Amino acid sequence: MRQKEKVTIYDISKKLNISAATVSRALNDSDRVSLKTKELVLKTAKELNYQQNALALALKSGRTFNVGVVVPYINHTFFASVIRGIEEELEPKGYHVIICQTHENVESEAKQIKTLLNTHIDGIFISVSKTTESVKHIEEVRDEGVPLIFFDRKKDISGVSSVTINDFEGAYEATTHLIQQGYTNIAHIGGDHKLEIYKHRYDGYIAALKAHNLPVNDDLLLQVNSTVEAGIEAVKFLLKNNISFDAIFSASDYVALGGMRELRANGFKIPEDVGVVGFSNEPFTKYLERPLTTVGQTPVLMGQIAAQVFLEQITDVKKNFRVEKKVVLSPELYTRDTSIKKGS
Amino acid sequence: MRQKEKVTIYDISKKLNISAATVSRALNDSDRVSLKTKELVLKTAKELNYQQNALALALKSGRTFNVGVVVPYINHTFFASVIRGIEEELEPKGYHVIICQTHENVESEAKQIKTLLNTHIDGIFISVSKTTESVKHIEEVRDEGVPLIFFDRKKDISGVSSVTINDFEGAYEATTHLIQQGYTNIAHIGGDHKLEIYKHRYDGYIAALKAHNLPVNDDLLLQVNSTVEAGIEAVKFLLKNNISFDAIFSASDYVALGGMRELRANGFKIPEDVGVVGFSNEPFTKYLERPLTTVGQTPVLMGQIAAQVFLEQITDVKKNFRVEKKVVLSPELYTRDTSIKKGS
DNA sequence: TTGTATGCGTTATCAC
DNA sequence: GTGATAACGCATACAA
Repeated sequence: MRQKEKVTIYDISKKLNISAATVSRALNDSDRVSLKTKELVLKTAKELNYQQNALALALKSGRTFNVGVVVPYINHTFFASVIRGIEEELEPKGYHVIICQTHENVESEAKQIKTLLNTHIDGIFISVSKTTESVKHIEEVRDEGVPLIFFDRKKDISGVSSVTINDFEGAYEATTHLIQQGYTNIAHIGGDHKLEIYKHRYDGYIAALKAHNLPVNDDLLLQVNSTVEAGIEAVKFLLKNNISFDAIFSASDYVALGGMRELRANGFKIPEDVGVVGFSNEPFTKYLERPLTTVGQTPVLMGQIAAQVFLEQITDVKKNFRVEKKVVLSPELYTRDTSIKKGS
Repeated sequence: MRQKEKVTIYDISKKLNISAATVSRALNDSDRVSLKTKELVLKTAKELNYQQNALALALKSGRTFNVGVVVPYINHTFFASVIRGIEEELEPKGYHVIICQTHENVESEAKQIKTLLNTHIDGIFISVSKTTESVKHIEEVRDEGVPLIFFDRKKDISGVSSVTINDFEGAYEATTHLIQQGYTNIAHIGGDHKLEIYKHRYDGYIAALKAHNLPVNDDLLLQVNSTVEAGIEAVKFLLKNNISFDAIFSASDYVALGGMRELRANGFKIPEDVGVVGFSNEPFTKYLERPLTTVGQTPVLMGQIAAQVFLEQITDVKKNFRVEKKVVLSPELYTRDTSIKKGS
């Protein structure tokens, strides 16, 4: 039951009475080794069940074939799906994914990045936390020459690539859809504008209103956290203050869900009295008794593309130049029950 | 923008005109070094922004402070939450978590484990795939002396610890709850018995019926995959064959959801005509317009405990003995709307 | 208390 | 084509 002996290239070299260097060359398919010894080495390597020691290789080469992914929470479907996309793309290439969560906390984020750098990861994928304002800890990654890719929640740092979705477009489409369904008094319950994504969703909402000659009413603009409870509170607030509205475009599915609860509790019918559109296409949205219209972000695809950008980047680094690549994915509107005005 | 020079203990030793060995000792707080030089070393280490090279340490010590987690899918809430629990417990101790998903595929599982072992992880946490029958690849982990911990979906392998929930108890309680609500003709839509968890849930259901002197009707026993679609099909099957039932205990929330859809589509009222209980307490269950009664598995706690078992195990290994620890957590029944018979 | 030498497993740079 | 040797950065047995 004790540790099995690890077989090294020396074991092979001894058995074959050749040098370890030759074994190494044979294993790496160098052309400076005879076909005969190459075959011999490969054969005995298999016999002895030789496994290359990744650690020694990493120490020597500086590459670990590990990448780090830093997200606010790993058990949020969106982030878990992005990670899955990254993993699917990178695993066939021999990479491992190390995940870190920040709990929306900058200090934690900085610490995670530091230890990741110390572990000599080959690259970092990050979706910044809500509280991240200073980006010193992120710039350090770039300055150390470690490939860095933002996804979804990015910061503007020169020389860093990113993969995001077009939040403006998503919001614009969602709002336009509500307008086309006949809703004219649309509230927007968004998130903190410190995060670009929420700012862009807000902008898209405003642009859609203006494009359709609808007035912008400040009373209909709220910024809340992305939780069911916040959604309940937001609608309570609107109702309490007698602010009239016939639709809600929410920047979060959770908020939309909470909002719908509160609306129903107050006798409003959805979508007859109030239309509702969320954002993210969280899995639960389509399972609701009255499925929620929402904007999908193709998170798995986002992860896959982020991984591809990373792979391009490491070959670029070898060529000694750095490109800043900004990929913007198109969101997709899932039109479901909560926004279809009957008879329209 | 190029790679920053990494500072090593040699840089410190040169600057201080002492040997690298002394620096190493000072950094490791050895008592075989004078307080004066210790302070000096620590000071210059900070000045030079010295970072220990984890790779070299790993090569030397054999410990990487990385652990692997192998799950069927990382973007399933249950598994993501377990991972989060593991991560929360291990991160403060300096460990990193490497995640791998098998997509319910044994071959993939074997491959993932193999590469994990090759990366010299310090331990492996695993929830086996649905298709895992032979456990050779898992026994190899144990045989290599790498700490191994099963969680949720385990296999019986001697010398391996596990953290699971008491599925029998969860199913027993769920079924008993339905009986107490007045349902007497309870169908059980379960999963493949190759996975212990589904077998145990089945056993718990049967035991509850017998304990309350209710007959076991084979027509009411189905085994399906854990998807919404499978739930729809299952109920369709029951209805088509005129098999009467007044409640469903499902081993999966997804199946329960699909089942409810189909029931409503056929004019059945829930919970008046048919009571429904699911399993897992997936996040969406409580957001449904009519929240679903379900059995919660405390996944975060499961992860935390698995991590604790791991930590115990590595200290045990040092002491040169191995304990097999089986932790069984108690599930929790979340009684919600779908199983409360009106007026009872 | 400190320094020297060696090894962890590999690969790259020399020689031959 | 092949072999000897150094180096990656660290920790430790042994000397001093």
